[in-house]
This record gives sequence, structure tokens and C-alpha cells, in this order.
Amino acid sequence: MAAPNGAKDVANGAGPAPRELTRQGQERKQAILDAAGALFAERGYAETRVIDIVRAAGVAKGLFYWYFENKEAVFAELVGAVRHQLRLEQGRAIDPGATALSRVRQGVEASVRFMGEHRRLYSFFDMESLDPRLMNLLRPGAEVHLTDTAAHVRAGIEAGQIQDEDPLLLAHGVVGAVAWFSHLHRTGRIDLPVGELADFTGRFVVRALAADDEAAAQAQACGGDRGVARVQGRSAARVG
Amino acid sequence: MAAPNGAKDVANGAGPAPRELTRQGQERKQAILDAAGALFAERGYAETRVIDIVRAAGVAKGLFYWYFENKEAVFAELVGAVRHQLRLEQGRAIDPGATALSRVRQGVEASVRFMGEHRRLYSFFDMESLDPRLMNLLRPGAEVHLTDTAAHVRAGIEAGQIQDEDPLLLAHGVVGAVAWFSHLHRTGRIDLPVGELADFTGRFVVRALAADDEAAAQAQACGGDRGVARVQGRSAARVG
DNA sequence: CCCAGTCTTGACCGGCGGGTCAAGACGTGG
DNA sequence: CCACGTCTTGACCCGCCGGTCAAGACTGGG
Repeated sequence: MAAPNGAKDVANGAGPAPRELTRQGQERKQAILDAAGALFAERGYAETRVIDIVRAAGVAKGLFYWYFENKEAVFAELVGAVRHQLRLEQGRAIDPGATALSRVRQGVEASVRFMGEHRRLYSFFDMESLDPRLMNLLRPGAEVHLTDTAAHVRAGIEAGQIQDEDPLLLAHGVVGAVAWFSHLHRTGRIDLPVGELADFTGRFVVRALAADDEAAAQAQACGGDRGVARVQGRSAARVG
Repeated sequence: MAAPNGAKDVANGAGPAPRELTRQGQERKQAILDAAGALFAERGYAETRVIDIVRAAGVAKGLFYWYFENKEAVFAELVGAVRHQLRLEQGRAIDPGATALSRVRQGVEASVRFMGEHRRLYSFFDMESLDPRLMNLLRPGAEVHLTDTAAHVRAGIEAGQIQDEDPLLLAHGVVGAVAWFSHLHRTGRIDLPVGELADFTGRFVVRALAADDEAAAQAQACGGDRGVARVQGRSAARVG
């Protein structure tokens, strides 16, 4: 996951962080980060004790506070790294030449797939967490996805492919669908291969947005992310 | 809210509950319930201390445990009551004579409206809460809504009004949309009169489900809940 | 008036868990 | 070998908060 650089971007402020780390130091820090990620994913932030993290990482409790300001800081760093990865993935999946509605679909499919494949890493900011204390940490990142989506939606409306509704509302619907279905998948309430769920979510969103049957059909038909040909029927889509 | 009966239904088990309550007793209990509801709504379950609840109700801490097993029990009782009300509202809103797709729309609109109007009461099982401890309490209730919806969807598929996809997945999409938009509204990210949000959500869901433009148009056109004439055009919507 | 059951109080308990700290170990350069 | 910065340890501290309890107050029936 996060390269040391990526980590440094996130973990600034008035913490013990600005220190220079030796090779060993970086490894230790990463071990703690990994352990925290696994535990947060498994039982959630509130249910994870610092003592659990350090035990899992095989170090003493004090060391945790050598590398991190506090529990929240680890969470923030983890979130930053994962969010960054997700955006990369989306960027890779979206074909700038495609129509707006198709671009939305590509982004949606990539997101669902990403979340499904990295469920452990992703789950701790599930549904942008309802914990009041964490919401503030998550909010800005979520905002970015929203405005990205809204931009595509706006373009789609101008092109007549998308319903003439408030673009922000529609964008909310899109990111909501992604979050919701991913959540259900992660919590085992939907038992489907990621690929199929991603495809379904793509179709769902396209229909919700499309100005009419034709626009929908057109967006469904043209290729999914990374140019993999995907037939409009359900089924048989497998990707990595 | 909850009639004493409704309350009794929920609060059984091996608690201090089976006791017979005097008139005064019922009032006290209700006061605690009200205070708890307000506080849960305002800051969430985890952030609400028992001490805060009793202070708000103007009673001593011990009294809380005279009427309730523990903190969770209050939550459960509150949730049961609200959920019950929501179902009543849905039942009132849905016209059994309407087409399946219209019925879904009516249910969706009624739900969004209900949640918007009772935001305080409702918010504490926001997004069916991600807190692992509470999920188990919420799960069964949520399941009911899901299967209700799925039944309508199934009917709609058979009637050719709804896409031939997995009914359960579609139902998930429907309740997800309701939960998501309500959540955004409640947390102030969508600043719209409830009625407009309800209408929007209805349109969104109908489009996502509809088999084709015609089915969608037909479901959008026919009256909303309680026969209130509602024009299909959208009104000036702005989002916070 | 007394008794018994209902109700009410607030001091107290216990443990949990985030965060601190003084004491080193280790490694590197002088 | 020393000095110094980095790293590591685990015992300890302390506030918080859910839950308990012994001691009453209030009320209605006999």
C-alpha cells in the first residue's frame, strides 16, 4: 500500500511525525499501519483498541505513540492512502473519449470492483462512517468524488444523455449506489462475484441517470473499463 | 409515540421490564425514552452517555436502570416504535390498486417524507447504523422493508414494468436510495424541502427500475401518496 | 397509622482504554 | 570508548462511563 511518500503527505501536523525515519523505523511504522488496517477492517474503528494494534504488530504500546500522534492519526493516514489508490483506479478506468454517461458507468464499475477487491482495506471508511468524530476526517475526501461525478453528470445533461435534474442530486445518487452496494457486498448481504456486482451497479446507475432508453442502451453497450469488451447482457464478466 | 403496549412488545427478556407500572411510572419511563431519543438523534448512540439522558429527563441515574435493562434496551425500544410508525405510513401511502412500479414509488416517497419529517426520531438508526453492536438489533427490521420491496419488484418484473434483473438486488437499490438521500438530507448536505426530495427520490428509483421509458412515464404520472396531485415536472432544486 | 410495594436518589465501584514516561538498548560517528 | 540521536519497552496514570446498591420517599390499601 502507501509508499512512504504518500504517507508523509497525509501525516503532517503537530505530531511526532516530522521526524526523520531510519529504514528500520519505516518498517516498524508500516507494520503498525498494516496491523491497524487489518483490525479496523475486521471490527471497525471504535472496536479496535490501541493495545490490539500493537499486539498484532508485535511491538510495545509506547512505540505506537512514537510514530503516531494518536489513534485517529493512523486512521487518517490509512484513509488517505486508500482514497488515493481508488482515485488512481478510477482514472485508469475512465476513457476520456467516451460519452459522459459511459464515463460515469466506467467510474462506478471501477469503484465497485476496487472496493470489492480491497474490501479489508476499504471497509473502515464504510459508508463514509457515521461516527461523528470520523466524519470530519472523511468528508473532504468524499467531497472530491462527488464533484468529480457531478462534473460528468453535468456534461451528460448538456449532451442530452442524462436527465435534466439537479446534477448534484444525481451525483449523490451515483456515489450512494456505489457505497451502498459495496457495503452490502462487504458485509455479506450480497453474495456475488465482484465483477457481476460491478456490472449490475453500472447498469443500475446508467438507467437511473439516462435521459431515455436510447441513451441508456448506448452507454450500456460501449466497452467497460480498460477497453475490455463487455456484452450488454448480464453475466460472464470477469476481470482480474 | 409508542403506546405502552408497543413498548411492552419490544422490551421483554430478563430485564426489570415485566414489572407493572403505575401511571407515574409510565410517565417517567416515557420521559426517559423521550430524552434518550432526542440525544441519540442529536449526537448518536455511542456519543450519548446514560448520565446525559437522565440529566435531560431530570431524574437520577439509578432510575434509568429501574425502567430499562441497559442502554441498548432503550435504543431497541425506540427503534421498534419508529419502525412501526414508518410501516404504518407506508401502508397508508401505498395504493394496492396501482401498478407495481407505482407502488414502489409511493412507498419510496412516503418513506423519504416520513424520515424527513421525523428526522430527530429517525436519525439514530441512520443507514442502519454501522456500529457492530447495534447492527444486530437493526438487521431484522431492515430485512422486513427489503422483502416488502422485493415483493413489489417481483410483481413489477412479471408485469413487464420493471427490468428483468435480480429482484433482491433491485430492492436493495431502492431501500439504499431512500436511506442514502434521507441521510444526506438529515445531515444537511441536501437542503431541500422534504416534499421535493421525496419526489426526486421517487423519480430516481422509478427510472432505475423501469423496464423502458413508457413504463417509467406511466409510473411517474399517476398520483403520489394520498392522492395529492403532483405534476411530473421538477421544481427549482438547489442543493447545499 | 402501618405496611408493602412502587419509585427515586446519588454515592460508589470497577475496569477499560487512551495516552505518558522514565528507563534503557541499539547503532553510528567521532 | 564515549556521546548522542533513534528506537523500544512496559508499567503506570487517570478520566470516563456503564452499571450497582443501600437507603430512603411516596402512595394506596387495610
